[in-house]
Amino acid sequence: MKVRDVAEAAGCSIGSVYNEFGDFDGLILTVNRETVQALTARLKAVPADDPLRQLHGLADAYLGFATEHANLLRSLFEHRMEDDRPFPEDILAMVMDAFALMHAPLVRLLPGRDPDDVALLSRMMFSAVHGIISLGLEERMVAVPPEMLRERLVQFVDTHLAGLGVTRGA
Amino acid sequence: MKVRDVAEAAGCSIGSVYNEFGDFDGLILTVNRETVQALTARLKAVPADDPLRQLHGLADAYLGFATEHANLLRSLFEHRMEDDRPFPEDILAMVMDAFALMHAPLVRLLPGRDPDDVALLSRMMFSAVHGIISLGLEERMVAVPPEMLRERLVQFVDTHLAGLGVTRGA
DNA sequence: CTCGAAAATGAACATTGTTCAAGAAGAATC
DNA sequence: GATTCTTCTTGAACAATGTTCATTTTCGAG
Repeated sequence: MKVRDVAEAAGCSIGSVYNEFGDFDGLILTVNRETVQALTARLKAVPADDPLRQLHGLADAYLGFATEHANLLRSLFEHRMEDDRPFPEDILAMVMDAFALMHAPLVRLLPGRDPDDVALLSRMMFSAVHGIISLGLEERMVAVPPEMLRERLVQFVDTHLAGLGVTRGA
Repeated sequence: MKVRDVAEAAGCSIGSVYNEFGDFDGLILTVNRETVQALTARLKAVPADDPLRQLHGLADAYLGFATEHANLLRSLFEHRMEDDRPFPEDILAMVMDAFALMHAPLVRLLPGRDPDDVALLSRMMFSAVHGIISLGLEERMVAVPPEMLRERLVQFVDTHLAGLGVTRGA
């Protein structure tokens, strides 16, 4: 993305882009905000009736979004702020909202466990799924091939839940 | 990294940097090659006696390397080639060599399984561990806090192996 | 010492984020 | 409607950085 391209696409001058977004970071962050909102909307559309099916659905929805908007997700996760400025709080809050959707079903599946432990577990599972998907879609390095990602994500979630003592269909 | 900084650090002219590395991509890729080699050396130092302990050791070694050289690993995994040129084969081969170190113990732990299945499983576990570590060290988004990464990685490997039917100590 | 090939040089160029003085547009007052 | 003040918009100019290439330097062969 280039400032000049944005200006031309918007039919205004370069300076107006700066008036609107402040600087390049502001431009990127605006895009990232929309990305989080679009992702959240997609995750919210996953049925929440059965926690296990919900987890599968969330992983699949995340995969779908990552497949269709690979560059947007990369921008969201890989962009570093200029001059070591802190990452905007409001985006962090939005991401946490989206993440709550993935946390909830795990809480239901692990009722006996310490809540702090479940919180860390869900963070870990999200990071793991994110890693599997993002590396897989890169199609380089040691990744799961994209055409197998979908079925393998189901397997991953099932295997990990089994390791946590959740028996299928329970 | 800037071409001018490299030239100054090497005590030569800008043009000489181009004579040596071709272009900016060539410069980055040279660094990435050294990164893979350093990582491989570190992973090879992990004892291979017990497969379970080896897996834990490999995850821990990866975490250590990622902690000490976060920027190098990011360059290796996030750098995109200019003009959609293909990723260099020799780096891919070096990464595969490093990956073989992680694949081997999984094969020993899952002797009955289909080799293709184990190959995909190990790719998935690597991608998962990579995701947990890279997001965790970013310290933003939904990540496992860095100070907990070490113990949580042990838990992750154990949990996933348990889900695969590997009983501890067997 | 001379010549030619090879290597090194850095000025100049292209791209891109950024600034800001000048101008245009609009709002407020008379 | 005219004047003045405020706000917004503009794009030329600047800074940083990757890239090129004619020129210069180096250096070995004859």
